[in-house]
Formats: sequence, structure tokens, C-alpha cells
Amino acid sequence: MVASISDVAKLAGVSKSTVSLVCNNKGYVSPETREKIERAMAELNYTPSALGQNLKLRRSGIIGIIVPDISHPFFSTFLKYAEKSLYRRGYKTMVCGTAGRQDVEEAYLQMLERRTMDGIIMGAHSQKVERYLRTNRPIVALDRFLSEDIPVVRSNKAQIAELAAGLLLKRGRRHIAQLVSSYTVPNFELEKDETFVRLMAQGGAEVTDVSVGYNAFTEEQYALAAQRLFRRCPNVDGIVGTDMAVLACMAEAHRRGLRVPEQISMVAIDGTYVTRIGEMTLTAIVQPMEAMAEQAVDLVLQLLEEGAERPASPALEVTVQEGESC
Amino acid sequence: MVASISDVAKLAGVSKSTVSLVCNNKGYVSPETREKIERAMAELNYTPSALGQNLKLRRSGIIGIIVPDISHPFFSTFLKYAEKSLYRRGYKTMVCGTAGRQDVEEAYLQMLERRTMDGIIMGAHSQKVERYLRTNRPIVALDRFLSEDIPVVRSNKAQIAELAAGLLLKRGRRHIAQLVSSYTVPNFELEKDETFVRLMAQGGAEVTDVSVGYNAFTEEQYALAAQRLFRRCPNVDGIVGTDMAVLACMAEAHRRGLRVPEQISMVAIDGTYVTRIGEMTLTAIVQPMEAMAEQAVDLVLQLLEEGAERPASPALEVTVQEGESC
DNA sequence: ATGAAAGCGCTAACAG
DNA sequence: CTGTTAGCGCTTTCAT
Repeated sequence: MVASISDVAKLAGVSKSTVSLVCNNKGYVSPETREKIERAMAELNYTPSALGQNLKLRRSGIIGIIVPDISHPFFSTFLKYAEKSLYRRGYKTMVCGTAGRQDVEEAYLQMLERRTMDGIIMGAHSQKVERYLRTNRPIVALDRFLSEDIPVVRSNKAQIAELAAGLLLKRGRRHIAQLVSSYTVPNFELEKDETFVRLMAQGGAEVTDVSVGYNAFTEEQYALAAQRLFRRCPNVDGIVGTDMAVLACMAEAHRRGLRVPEQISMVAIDGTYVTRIGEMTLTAIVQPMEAMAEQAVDLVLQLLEEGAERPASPALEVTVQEGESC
Repeated sequence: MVASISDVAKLAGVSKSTVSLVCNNKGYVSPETREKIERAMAELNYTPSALGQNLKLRRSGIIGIIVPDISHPFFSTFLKYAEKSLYRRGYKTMVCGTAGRQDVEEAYLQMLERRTMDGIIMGAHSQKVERYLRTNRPIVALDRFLSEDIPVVRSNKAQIAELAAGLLLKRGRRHIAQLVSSYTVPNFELEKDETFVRLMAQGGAEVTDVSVGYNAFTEEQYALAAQRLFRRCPNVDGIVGTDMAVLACMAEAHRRGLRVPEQISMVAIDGTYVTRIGEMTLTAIVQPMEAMAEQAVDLVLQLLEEGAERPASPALEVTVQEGESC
């Protein structure tokens, strides 16, 4: 059996409340009593149970982070920084990869209501929006619009489009393919993709959208999208898309004997570590992952600890990674 | 205020236990009573609190997974499959990236004792081994030896060494550099590295060890190791190391105008997705990540649910990924 | 400075 | 089939 606070109190000959004071370094306890209690704790090898604490304090100290795919470089990088930030602020991180399954997302929303978690950072998006409004517990959205009342973490989409367009136009590219995701939930991708098309048109280039598919985050899906792209745009000379999508296009271009960046330019959006580990560093628009993670944590804790109504969350600025692919 | 089970009981005019039965679909409840209770639950928008449940049941339903770096492809892939497996078996996943800090690892071991988690899968390794013996709560080690009593998940190291040696010898490589980690805790790397050296010697090749460093998982550390490698082994014609280390060597070779695989062969050990996303698919020894994750989950739940003493855990077999780098 | 008592929300004998 | 009772382990007034 493992010792409880009552066992310690009994052995030390004091009351539970005094033991509690010692455990939490609160109030005033005489040196002698403290000494007795500490001896008893040591003897019984006592560790306070978080379960009792949690019930009493009505909190778990856990924030859940829900993403479509835990191993995807974008999400795993976000997770890394978010966990770090949460840990620093005294919280633990629960993680969930939905792999696009609605029921999993729903299950985690229920856990939020059941107080398994104190708050959620939502990076997946298969649920209908109304679902999120049914609860008024702390939720923050990552790069997607859920409702007016749910704060969202995002980078500056217009800036991304401008920078990407600038890079390709500077190289004189005119036949562009843009790898886009299927828009199931209003997210900010659409804004970015449309702005990009408009800017390229102004520069005299035409853009063809190629869909990567719905909730597509696997290597195979990216590879298939790349094949579709080259089949559909035989004379493509510029490609823009997320890191993984562009990398798949690099492989496909290589297979087809097309040289990058001589014959075809590629700009990766996200700029996670995978753009820096190959023979060639990709030219990329880099999302500020650590800042995004910290903003997300900050927002969810503002909702939780300060009961903030609609905390502000400015779009974060991106930067260009000068690479060799454009 | 949020409704508790007592509120529901009161409104429905029944006792708490009956409400509990309905919630958990246990025992027999008359249709009429059930009906009344369900109506009350709906009216109060009742959701059972996990905090009360947890205290009563003395469990949290959470398994912690501790790794050095959440975004590293090996660990993020492991995490993805482990979370999936845990979810399927009714558990939630808490995640922690230690970034090599002992105090973080210690903090999570304490949480295990405080019952924040029901068990731990330990993929990091900065603590002294004795620390793990102080607790008899469920712990499983990932690819490292902690003690006789702690089950370990690992792949067949001898097989890895044999396959890697075979690949390089078949290409006639004689000047090999092996990227190794610093050995702080007895893990199975050492066994693999030594076997590899022996096999290569039998084949008439010499092997130089190049250390990546202690707890080295960042891009910069890999890049520096690659530079050291080429400086120290100017006539190297074969390299073996983990995915990320080998990728850094690919970049460095490219910078030095060395062609892979014509002048130099590379074999990546791990074979995670990063070996398949560049222009070139790397020749790799592939660890069975999903099987490793499932074995880890299985072991930790055997310890937890069945109180197993020393559950068996056979080393898992690896496979070769035929690539273009060797 | 310390103790008594109440209660967080739930489950599980056991009785009826 | 349902209610009573007891308690999981902790914190927190409020007295003393």
C-alpha cells in the first residue's frame, strides 16, 4: 500500500491539515512539528497524490493539443515548443493525433468537458464548428477559424503570399503550380492561396491549383499530389506548397530529369527542419513556430487563469529562408 | 456552475448510485428511472467529472512518454504510433521533451509517483539508473537498459550491424566512418557499433568512430558532426549513422563536391520518413516503429493492468530499405 | 501554530 | 431494481 496524508498525520501525531501545510509550504508550522512531519513522510516514503489534489482544486493541470498527425514536421515542431512552454508555466501536455477521424476529435472535446484537461489547443479540424460553441471551456485554434469567440494562432497569410510571389516573380517564373489543401473548415489557407494567385496575375504569371487532398499528411498522399501536378502542368516552372508537398515535388522533378532551380523554382511554405536536412536547403517562407506555440499557450492560459473573454492574438510575421531551390 | 452527479440525482429524484449506474451502463435500471435520469442529465447539461472518477478509481488513465526531442523524426514517429495504440486501448498520452535536462526527467518521474500518470514509457536517459529502481510503478524503457526489472523495447542490434556491414562491403567500401552517440547510459547502441566494427574488420575495412555528442538531436549538432567527420576522414568512402546524421553528411558531401553513391556510400539507420522525402531515397535499415510503439504500450499496460512481473519483450526485426545512397 | 470538520465528485459494497 | 453508507486523498475555512 502507498501512504496517504492521513497515514503521515497519524504517524507524526498531528492533523492532516498541518501535513498539508508542510507539503505546500504554506502558513506557519513550528520547526519541531515540521521536523516530525518530515521524518514521518520520509519513513512512509510519502508522495502526495495528484488525484486527491486535482479533485479538491477542480483542475488537472493538463492542456491537450490535438493535431492531425503527430509526426508531421509542422505539428511535431509546434508540439515541441508548446510542451516546453507549458512545462515552464507549470502545465503538462496531453497529445492526440486524430488522423482525420472525427470521433477522436469528439472524444477529446468530451474529455475537456469532463475536466480530464483544463484546456485545448486545436490543430485538427474535422468537427463542425457548432460543436466548439457548445462548450465554454478554454479552446484555442491553430491556424483555423472556429468561431468569433475562439482565439486563433496564425501567421500573416498576406505576407506569406507576397513573399512567395516576390521570390518566383524575381526569377521570372510564369507557369506556377500551387499545392493547396481541400478547404473543409474556414481556415486561412484560402486567403493566402487567393492572394498569391492575384499577385502572380499582376506579375503576368498564371497559377494552377493542385489539391493535395483532404486531411492529407502522409508521404504517399504528397507523392501522388506531386505526380498529379506534373501531369497536369507539363510546362510548370514554379511550385509553391508546404514543405512536405514541395519535397515530394523535388523528388518527382528529379525523377523526370528536371533540374531545380535551373528549370524549375520551388518555394516551401512552413520552413520546418525538413527544408534544411537534404543536399539542398529549400528556399522557404518560415513560420515562427516557437512564437506560435508560445502564443497558443499564452492564449489558452489567459482563458483559463484570467477568464479572459477574447484575448487578442495578432498574426505573427514570417521570414524568408534563402535557399537553393528558387 | 457545472452540474455534479448529486444535482442530477436530486433533480431526477433518485440516488447518486443509480445515476452512476446509468452513466456507466452497469447493473439494471428500470426503463422509467433511466428515462428520468437521462432527462435530468440533459436538462442540467451534465457531464461526469473525470477528477472524481480518477480519485475514486485511483488511476488517471494517462501514460506518459518521455523523449529527448519531440520533433525528432524517430521520436515523433514513435509518439504517433504509441498515442494511437494507447488511444485504442482506452488511455491518454502525456508527452514530455526533456531536451537533455535531468530535472525535467526527474519531475516526470515524480508525477508518476504522484499518480498524475499510470505509467511511463521512457525514451530519454539522463537520470542515473538507481533513480528508476526507487519506484515500482510501471516503467518501460525505449532502446535503453535501465535495470533488469525494467522491460525494454528495442530492435535487433546485431541484425542492424550485419545488414549495414553487408551493404557497405557489397559496394567494396573500405574506409568507413560511423557516427555514434556518446554513451552515457548503457544502451544497445554500443553493442551495435562494436558488432559493426568487428564485421567490417572481417571484411577488410577499417572503421572510424565519429561522435555526434551527448544528447545531440539538433540540426546544428548533426551538421557539426558531419564537418568533423570529413575533416577527420578525408578518404572516407562509406558512412553509417542515424537518419539525421547521415542526411547532414549528404549535405556536407554535396558541399565538398563528393558524389553519392558513386564516390561515397551512405547507410541510414532508423529509416524514418525523412529518408524518403528528398530527391534521393536513402539506403536505410528500417526500424519497425509501429511494432516498437505497440510493444511499448503492451508492456506498460501489462505491468499496469495485470501486474506482470517481468513481461517478455523480444528484440524486433529490422528491414532494409533499398535506396540510392549505397 | 495546530486541529476539527466539511466537502470536491465519484464508485461500490451491501441491504433491502 | 434502488438507496444508504462509506470513502478515495486532498485542501481550506474557521476555531482554538
